[in-house]
Parts: sequence; structure tokens; C-alpha cells
Amino acid sequence: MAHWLQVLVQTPAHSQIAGPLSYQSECALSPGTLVRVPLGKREMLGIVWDAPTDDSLPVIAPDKTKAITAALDAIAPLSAHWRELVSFAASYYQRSAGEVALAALPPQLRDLSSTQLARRLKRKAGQVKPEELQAPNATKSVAPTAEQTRAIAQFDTKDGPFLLFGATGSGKTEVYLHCVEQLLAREPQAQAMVMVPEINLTPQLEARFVERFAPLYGADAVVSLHSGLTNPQRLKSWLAAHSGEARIVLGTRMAVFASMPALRLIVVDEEHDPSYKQQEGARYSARDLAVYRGRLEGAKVVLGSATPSLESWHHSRPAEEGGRYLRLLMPSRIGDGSALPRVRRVDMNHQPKKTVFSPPLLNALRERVARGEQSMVFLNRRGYAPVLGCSECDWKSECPHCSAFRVFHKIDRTLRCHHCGLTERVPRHCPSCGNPDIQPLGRGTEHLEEHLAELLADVRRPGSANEQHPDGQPVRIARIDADSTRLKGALQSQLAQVHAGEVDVLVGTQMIAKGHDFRRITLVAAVNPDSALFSSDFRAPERLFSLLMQAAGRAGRDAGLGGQSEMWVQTFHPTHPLFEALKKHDYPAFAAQQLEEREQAGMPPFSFQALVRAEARTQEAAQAFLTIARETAAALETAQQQVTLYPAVPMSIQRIANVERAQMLIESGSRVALQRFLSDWSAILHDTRSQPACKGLIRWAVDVDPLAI
DNA sequence: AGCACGCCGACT
DNA sequence: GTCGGCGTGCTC
Repeated sequence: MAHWLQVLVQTPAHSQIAGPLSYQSECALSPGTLVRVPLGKREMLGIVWDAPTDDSLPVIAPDKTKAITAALDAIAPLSAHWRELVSFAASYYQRSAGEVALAALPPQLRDLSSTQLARRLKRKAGQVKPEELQAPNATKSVAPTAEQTRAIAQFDTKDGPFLLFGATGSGKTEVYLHCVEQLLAREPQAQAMVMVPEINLTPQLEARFVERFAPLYGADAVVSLHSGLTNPQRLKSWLAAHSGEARIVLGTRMAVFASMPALRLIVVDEEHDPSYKQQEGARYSARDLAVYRGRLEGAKVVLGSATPSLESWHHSRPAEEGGRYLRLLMPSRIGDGSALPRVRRVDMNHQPKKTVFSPPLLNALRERVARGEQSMVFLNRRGYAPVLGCSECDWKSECPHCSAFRVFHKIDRTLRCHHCGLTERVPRHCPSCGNPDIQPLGRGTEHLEEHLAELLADVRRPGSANEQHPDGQPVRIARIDADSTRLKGALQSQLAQVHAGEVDVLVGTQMIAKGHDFRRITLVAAVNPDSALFSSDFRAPERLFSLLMQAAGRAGRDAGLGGQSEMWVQTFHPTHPLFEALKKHDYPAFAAQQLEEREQAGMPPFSFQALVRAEARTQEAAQAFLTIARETAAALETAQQQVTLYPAVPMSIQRIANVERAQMLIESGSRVALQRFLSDWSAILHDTRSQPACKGLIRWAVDVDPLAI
């Protein structure tokens, strides 16, 4: 007796087969079971999916169906909750369920045959677990502050979702630890998930959770899930989470899809961070899915940030005004001496032209070096100069394959395109007119590092008696950016140098603003943050404010030095509301002002957006695809209802690696209306591809709730 | 996406 | 005469 099964496989986004495929099986298999199925000439991993409720099966000719190759029944079926999460994500972000489901599983599960997998699981089961756990005597939990206690008490008595709005250094991690601890103690099976935005932040988080929970539940109770793991490690973590053996899963955005049978708490740390939005394939927001999943599974959700996303802040307005999240406030830094740093604005209109380091900032830096304190200088542009130009003709270092300039890297005398990767040696003469005088235009971190070394060459840091320089040693400057940390482990070792006090001034990109706890830094300077103030991206101010607040949070974390710590901002617009709010460390004021602007302009969170992006050989083909899809959409009933389709436009970087890019914005005041339209429209989008005018189209994709437009 | 089939240039 | 270029088309 053969059974019909609906099976999801990793069907490519643009293939015609989007839904589950029909297979036959000797025995009935419950939904969620992993299977291996033949597809064309290949054998693939599949997941038995729920049959459609209207039992119109099979839709496909019975003689075309094949039998499944094997059922991987050594692994428990994925739960109904997990399947619902996948189905929701697929439909919300306009991708096939198969793509979302299979991408959410550890890659090795796809690669291993059923026998290989069985072997692996057996080996795992054979491992002996330590019988006795260490007595929890080592748990040296510090007494929580009054603010932490209040936040924890609210977490305990309310359902959430919660927005934990806590200043940098207010001890948010301690609150997470407490919430997790209480929850796991109360229920013997309960599991918790804690997400962080970046892989770089997982080691220190893991250390804290292991320190706290390994004595209570064993070392295997805490696992990590992120793309830095090897495939076997990832499979191991995934299986531990899936079996319930792991009580705590730490990870990056991919962790939101971890299979956890008894999930009771999801923490999203630094919830405002753009890294939570996947930027390829299914472009999901792990933060938003965490909230959805929490509601689905009855797990509490805590979003934490010192500078919440305006979406989350808006959602956490008072319930009377329609807020859905509960705001937990922790405004104070821990420790008496460690007040928030004083913010000092330098009006660059009053400085000599082309000044990089204004005299007052330079003096402040010199003083810190002379006192043996550390400073951090921050510029969001790596390389030596963003453009190289000829002084005689109008040649500029344009990339031949992209509509962008190649960046001058003095360190290896190369011109590098940061978009397509093209790297060439810097020409000796202007390639256009032969003039040997080629000038760097603008400044990057490499230049800053070099320039600072010249400016501070005469400063001596305090020497101790046993050193060979009785007058003190010259200043030590280090640079941390994507270039200096390219090699594996380089970031960790560079950070260690800073921590060890072997660096006086640290120059870097936003990489150094995030998360790293530099205790001895007393001055942070943003050299040139103005460009974000007038960016065409309406979220640029939000990102800048968050970045500057985080950078400021790096200063003066050591209680002993906190009193004198400073955040410097060089700007041509010192009275801009963003800097006014920054000076007062007043996120709520900044958010109120931004939300007002957004409401006036009808932008998120007061409207909902989706973007269709097209890539093609020619700009015409990319735009033709979008324009035809837009014109065809007009016939749809749902297109008339509260949905606006804007004309197709070239993307801000129009060409990358000789691929032309265009996009089209869709906006609606109603999330539901937008969703209805998108799902109606997707068939049209797929069909549009075959139009003659779209010849040369390479790919297209929908981005729901895009972060950058 | 893979992996086929399918029809035109430079090689043992 | 073949090896192989990647252009279209299918996969329950």
C-alpha cells in the first residue's frame, strides 16, 4: 500500500516548481520527517510537509511520481511549530518553502546519505555523558542593580514581547542571564535562544553563558549556531538543539530557525543591528521572525538595545497608543564613576580648510597619550583615499566593471574596487594623459593612521623607570578595519593588543564601535560623520545615531576613568538635532524627532515597503522587467487597494561587476494589503521574465521590509 | 540551481 | 574526425 507524501526540497528560487513535490512511500510518514528523494538525476534531502487541507492530491500525474529513497527516521520529525515558522517566513518574504526550510537545516544534513547519517548518530549516542554535574558553587552571580531587578520582575510577570531599552554598560547581558536562569530552573525541559548580530560577538557571549550555566546543566547545555562553525560542528549543535539536549542556543540570525522542541525564551541582543536582516536568498529579518516565533510557540521574547530600531521603539509605545511591546527601562550605567562620556562637538566651519584633525581634538588626543590613556578614532571608510585623480586631466580611479571609484590602498600600492574586488597596482602615470602627478582625494582609515602618527610624533607617553626611554616612549597607533583583520584570528589578536594596553590610539571603521568592551579608552572621536546626515537613505540618521551612541559607549567603561571620558564629533552641522540628542545621550528625543519626520513623510514604521531588484546585462533589460511587471500588476485587484508601485529606477550603484542593477519600490499603509498584493503579483513576476524585452535579465528578487533603499 | 541535451570551433 | 563552448529546458 503506497502512501502519497508532499515533500519539500531545495528548489531554486526561480524554478517553476515552488510548492512541495509528490512522492510515494511504502509506509506513512508524519509531516516533519526528513527523507531522501530522487529529483531528476540527483538524490536530495527533503522534508515531508503537511498535505494541503483541501485534499486535492495528487495534482501531478501518478505515473510521474517516484518513491522516496529513504526516511531519515533516526531524527525526530521537525515540529508543527517549526514548519509553521518556515511556511510563514516563506510566504512573508516571497520565497519557496523548500528554499527556506532546507536553508534552515545544517548543510551537512543535506550532504550525508542516510547510512552516513545513521553512522554519525550512532557514534553520537555512544558517547558517555558525565553522570554528576558540578555543584553550582562556582556561580558567582553578582547582585543585580535596582534597575535590573525591576526589569527582571516585569519580565517575570508579563508576557511581552519586551523591548529592553538599556544604556551601554547598563548590564543588559546580566538581565538576559537572569531571565534564562529563572526560566531553565522553573521548567526541566525548557530551552532558550539568545541571538547576537555578529559572529565576532559570539565568543565572549558564549564564555559568559558557559561560565554561568555549565556548572548547572553541564558543558553540553550551551551550544552555538553561526556560519563560523565547521559543518560537523554545526550539525552537532543543531542536533543538540533539536533533541532538547541543549538548553541554550546562542547564535547569529540563522539561529532563529533552530529546531527547539521546548523553546520558552528568545533574546535578540542589539536588536537594531542591520545584520539581523539576511541580505541574500530569503531576505528575512531574524528579529521580526523571533517575535513571530515567540508568539507561535508561546516563548517570551526580549529585544535589547541602547538605540532600538525605530520600528521596535514605535511598537513599544504605551499600550493605550497601540503599542504591542512592553518597554523595560535601564537608563543607568553600572558603577558610580562611570558616567556616560561628555559629548563635545567641533564646528568644522570654524577650522582651517581641509582640516582632518581639528586643533582642539588633536590637543585632547595629545593629552590622553601623555597621560597614558587610550583613544579611539573612528572613520567609516577604509583604505588610504576613496578616489585617486589626475591633476592635469579629469581622470579618476573609476572601476572598469562598476559604477564606483576604486579605492587607493597605500599599504600595498593598489587600487581596489570594494564592490567587485578588482585589484591593480597603482599606475605611475595617469593612464589617460601620462601625467605623473596623481593625487589621492579624500581620506580613509589608512591615511588617518599615517596622518595621526605625524601629528603625534613628538608626544611621549609616560615611561616607567625601568624602560629604556626615560622621557617616555613614542605613541603607538593601531588600525582595525576589514583590511587589517582579513586573516583569521587577526581581529582577536588586535583586540587583545588594545586590551593589554599596547596601543595608545586606535583608528578604525565601525568594526571597533560594536560590542567590544574596551575598559581603558577615555576618548572616542568621530572624525567625519556628516555624510549620513544628508543621505538619500532615510534610515541613515538612525544608523549614525546608533553608531555614535555605541562608539560613545566604548569610552570610560572603567569606573576609575569614567569621569573624564569624552566623545568627540567633528561636524559642519553642530546644531543638527541628531547631535543635540547625542550630546544629551537622549535616544528617546532623537527617536521622537525621527518618528515625527517619518510619519509626516509616510515612511516606515508608518508604512510598509517591499523592493523588487533586477540584475541584467543592460540597464534597459533590468528596467524593462520591472516596468512590465508593474504595468501587468495594474490589472490585479489587490494592486488598487492601498498599494503604490513607484517607477523602476537604477540602483545607487548602478553597475557592479558589469551587471546592471535596477529596483522598484512598492509601498503600502497596510502590511496585510502589501502582503496580499505581493502574493498575487509573484506569478506575474515569474512570467515577466520570458518577455522579449527582458532578454539579458540575470536575476531578480523581492526584498520585503528592505533596510536600505 | 544542477544537470541534461544540443548544435558549432580548435585540437590528438 | 572528437572535445568542449555555454544556450535552453526540465526536475514529483
